[in-house]
Amino acid sequence: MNNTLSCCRIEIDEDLIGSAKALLESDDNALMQKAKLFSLLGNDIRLKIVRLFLCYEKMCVCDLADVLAMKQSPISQHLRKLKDGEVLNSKRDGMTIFYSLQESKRETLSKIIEG
Amino acid sequence: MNNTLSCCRIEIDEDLIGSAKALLESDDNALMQKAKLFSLLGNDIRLKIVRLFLCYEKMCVCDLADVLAMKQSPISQHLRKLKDGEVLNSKRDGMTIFYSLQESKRETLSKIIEG
DNA sequence: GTAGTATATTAGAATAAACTAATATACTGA
DNA sequence: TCAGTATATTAGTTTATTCTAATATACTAC
Repeated sequence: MNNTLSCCRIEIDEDLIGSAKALLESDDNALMQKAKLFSLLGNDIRLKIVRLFLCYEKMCVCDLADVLAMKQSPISQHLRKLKDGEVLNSKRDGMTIFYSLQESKRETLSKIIEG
Repeated sequence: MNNTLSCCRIEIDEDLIGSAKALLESDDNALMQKAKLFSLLGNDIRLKIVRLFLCYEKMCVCDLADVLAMKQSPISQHLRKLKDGEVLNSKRDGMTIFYSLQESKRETLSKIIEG
């Protein structure tokens, strides 16, 4: 008489439910981090940006605006998200701010995007 | 006097702009498909669901509702998206509808999620 | 200092996503 | 056929995302 279950199926595999819950809890943090990364890469523009950084060492907002044929503001906003998500780094060089991949993420990103 | 550029930087690497555009166009379809997949996996619940199917061959909506402690309706809606995105398959067995991974996607998904 | 340039940030509008609650569909078994 | 069960779908609300347009910041060069 387990009234926490969603349906009345006879052959409830309660072990399944239990072990599945355990599986998810065992690496919940890692999984949530991955979801965050996927949601960053789940946007066309951001995925293109990251794809570019796998090939080009550094680009500025202007470069990306030109390549993607978009205005500076939305590009800047996407770059901010990618920086917050620890995908990109930025470094000022005079008046230009160059973005680049966080090297520690290159392998993962390459495997995910190109692999 | 290229007035299509976003800024007046002197050392414009127009080759960069051109080759970067070409790079993105060369596999635009593939990239957009990946973005679609990432946006599916970018949701916590859906990522958990897919993670589960990497371990468990088949589960029904009820199983998932129990494991994830959610109502049947939102689970059903997520499953629909995963099916539309060709991540999952469904197969009716009597009154129960079992979902499972699309086997052709297993390797990719495993690499992306677990690897 | 001032003017000009590159970039970031903000507020606001439009759109999309994810849930709830209710209802519809499709099967089972008497 | 009818009652019951599992699942899907729909409409509606809330929240999040993405853009636009305007403005702010930070640097350069005079």
